Amino acid sequence: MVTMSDTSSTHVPDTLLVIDGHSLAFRAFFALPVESFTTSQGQPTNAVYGFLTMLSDVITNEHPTRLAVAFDVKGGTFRNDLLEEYKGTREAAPQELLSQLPLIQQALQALGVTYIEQPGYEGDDVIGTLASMGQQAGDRVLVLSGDRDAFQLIDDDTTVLYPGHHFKDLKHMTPAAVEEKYGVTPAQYPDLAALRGEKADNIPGVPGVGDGFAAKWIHQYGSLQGIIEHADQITGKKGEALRDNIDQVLLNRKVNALVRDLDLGVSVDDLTFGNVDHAELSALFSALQFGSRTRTKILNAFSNSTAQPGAVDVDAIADSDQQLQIPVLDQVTDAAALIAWAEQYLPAVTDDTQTTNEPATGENAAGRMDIVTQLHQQSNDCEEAVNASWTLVAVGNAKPGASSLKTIVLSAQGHAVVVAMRDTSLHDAVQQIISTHANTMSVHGYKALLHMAQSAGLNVPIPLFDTKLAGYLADPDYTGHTIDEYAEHFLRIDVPAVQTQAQGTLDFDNMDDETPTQDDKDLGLQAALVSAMARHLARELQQREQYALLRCIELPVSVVLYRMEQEGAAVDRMRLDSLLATFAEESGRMERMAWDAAGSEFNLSSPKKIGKVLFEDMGLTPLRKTKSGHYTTNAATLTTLYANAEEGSAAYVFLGAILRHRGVNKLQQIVQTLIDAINRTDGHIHTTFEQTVAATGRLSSTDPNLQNIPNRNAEGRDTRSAFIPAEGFDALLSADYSQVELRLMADFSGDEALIDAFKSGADFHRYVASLVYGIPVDDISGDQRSHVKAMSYGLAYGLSSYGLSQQLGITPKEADALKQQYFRTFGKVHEYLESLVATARERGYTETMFGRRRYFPALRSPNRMVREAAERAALNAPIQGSAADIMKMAMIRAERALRSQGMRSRIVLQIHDELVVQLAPGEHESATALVKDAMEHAVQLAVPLDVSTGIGTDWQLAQH
DNA sequence: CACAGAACGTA
DNA sequence: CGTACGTTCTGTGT
Repeated sequence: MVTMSDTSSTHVPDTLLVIDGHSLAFRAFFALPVESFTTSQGQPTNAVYGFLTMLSDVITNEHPTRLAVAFDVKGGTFRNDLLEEYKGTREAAPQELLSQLPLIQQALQALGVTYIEQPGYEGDDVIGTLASMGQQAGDRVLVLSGDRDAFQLIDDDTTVLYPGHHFKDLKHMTPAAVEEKYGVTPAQYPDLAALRGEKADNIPGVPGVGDGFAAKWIHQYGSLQGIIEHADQITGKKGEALRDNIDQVLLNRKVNALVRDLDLGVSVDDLTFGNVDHAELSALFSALQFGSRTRTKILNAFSNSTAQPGAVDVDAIADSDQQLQIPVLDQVTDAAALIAWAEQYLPAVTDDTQTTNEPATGENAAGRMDIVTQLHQQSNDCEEAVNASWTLVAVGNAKPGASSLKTIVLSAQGHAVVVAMRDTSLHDAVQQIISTHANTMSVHGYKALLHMAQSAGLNVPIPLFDTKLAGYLADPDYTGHTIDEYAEHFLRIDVPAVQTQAQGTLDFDNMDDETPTQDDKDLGLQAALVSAMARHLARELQQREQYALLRCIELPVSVVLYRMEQEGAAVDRMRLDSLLATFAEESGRMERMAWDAAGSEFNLSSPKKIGKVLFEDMGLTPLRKTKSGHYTTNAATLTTLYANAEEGSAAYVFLGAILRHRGVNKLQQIVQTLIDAINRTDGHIHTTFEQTVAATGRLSSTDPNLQNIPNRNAEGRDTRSAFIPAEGFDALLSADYSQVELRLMADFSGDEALIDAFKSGADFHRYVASLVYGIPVDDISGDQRSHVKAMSYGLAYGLSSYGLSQQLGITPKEADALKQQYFRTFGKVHEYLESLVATARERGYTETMFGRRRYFPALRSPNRMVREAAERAALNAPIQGSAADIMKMAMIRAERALRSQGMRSRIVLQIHDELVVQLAPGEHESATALVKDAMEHAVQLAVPLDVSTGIGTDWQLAQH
């Protein structure tokens, strides 16, 4: 390690590295393909990546002790005043590059690097000044720049690092190198450049004069001044051209002279670096979706080159982030051999590597701080434990109710075994290994593994680590589908390339045996990828204090979800059939009615054709268009048209029929989907709850989606009557949180008025309305209540006055007045919501009450629409996300309570703020009390968490 | 056969 | 011109 020099007595000369920020970013941007460097949110990162890795390379190779980066400032420089067309042909930097400059500056800030912008001057002038400062201080000076004007700075102690044809190849431009290439000294270089011109900067030189002739003249006459004095002696076309362009050349010379004596307000002693803000840097790297190698490379460069007081030694971190290790495939033919293999390679079983998965247990309500503290305490040593973990990969079908297990791979310490599960002779050995070693096991997608294992009769306890869940916590906006995709995203590796490379190495270690199949090799690689991701993500989670979120929330809730999916939801087939018949009949009637009115038979499901009939055939005036330019024919538009149509007219009948058809057809389709999803074996519907899809932390439901069963009107709600308790159960319980998100806002903001509103126990919206309008509760009209209610619910979405006015059918002015009055009444709520966005903009991410993060790079977008959309999402994320965290905690608590009390009642469905539980006979009251308590006391807030419950023989009847 | 867009269901 | 999802359908392009 190089120690920082003591400024009072320098023995070893310092090395000052000066960087031309814009030119380096520019070169990086055009050198690296933007397609390969873009985050999932669409933020290009190629320039950031190129810049930082180049900087790291230079630091590693050159060991500078001082460092500064110069940037151009927006707006003209003094050169524009001199030369109007200066840089005129240089294309305006593309947006994809411009958007990266702030990111580069953020990274430099986090890395503790000084960067300088000087209004009115170019980065070049700052560089010239810095170089002079370094020279005067006796430093060795390195200038990293893609601009040849920098060559004039070169002397015996000053070298320009200039990117060659390949961005990565830096040429060391010393006095000798300049003379060799151009035939002039560095001091003469500006004269040469003035004669030749600079095409990239749109600076014309003398036509027909290139480096060669320019150098020849400089030699002959000593300098540009000498050439001009003897211009009439130069013969031929070139001499003539020179005489015609003397003014231009002199101007060029004036422009390409670097200013070297700016007042930058810093001294070279200030240009230390390496005081890395690891939290900031880590957040930024995550936002940029940089992989482990990149991070390690950059961190290493900065940690090894300096020894700043307080700088963190990142060697340990870097070491733990090992490179991908391709395992050797071992052949195991019998159970004894498999057990022996496990004993040899799997980590020894210990009691203390496994942290508990009990989030805030206890009879009395645990305070939120207690839980958070507890969560964080459990983060200790996760990295170490995961580094010593082994990996299990399963291949098969994870569809609930139709699962199967084909193959499993066990891998540890550079070895792997592939076990085909078709052969059942190894089952017991596999079970034994999993049972004893689960607490040191890493997997990718525990819930899916549970489904597959279940089909083979295997029991898999909660593993130490899950890379799918961890990846979701690290970057919830990323949605990959395969292990390969996850690895490419999080490790920034090229899996096909690794695969090719692995072909030769992935072999059975015993050469006497048969060679491994391609499948075996692929599986060995899969295990290696999971293992590498586990190490990488464990470090990531530990740094962000999110490890407990994985262990205490996501992993335990995986088990609950697995059981819900495995059990499925029982349905009344007859009821579904009858609903389908009713909806189909009505749908058909409406279709004929619409066709009659239109005078032609066409596909009513085609908005295009509806638009044609309405706005072309019938001559109605379109109210609005979709963004792709088609007629809007959605329900809101058609309803307005319907209201304005003449009663009894063809258009009126047509619109009425279409609207009715749309509604009933949708219901028919939903019922049909449900019928198709009924499992042949048990008659239940097995949805899959996606645990890593919704960016806020919510679950989603697919195949089929049971979280969007109609509920808004009576007709749709009938669909819910088809959901019934399974055999052996005699009722369903529906338990839902009332106004969780609003209650969270009350707690987070600390707004006394809103807190009191919840504590009052009165009709909440009526109570709030009385505060907003300043009139007694009893005098609140229905309109007033519903307006305030809409406002309250719109809060967490960043609702605009316009949106509110649309929803309530009032003028935007009235809506705005309501909004103003609302925020006057609940001032702290307003402040809180604004602070959410402000903090997100500052830190780059939002956080839920349990530390679940979501990154919002778009908050810095120059595009207003994009930026404002990000602001609304950033406002909503911590609120929706905290509600999701709470529900997950509640599910874990409820499931555990039911089991520990020996009850048979079980959770069947989760619909964001509602749990549906099937109740066993005799457990109605007791199970309801347990579930309600688990939900109400999942966390302690400043306001009570209110849960309303209802019991019935079907889902519709259970609703209250 | 894959994809985007429109529409609409939920919290 | 309000957040977060999933599914179905059409129409278009391969």
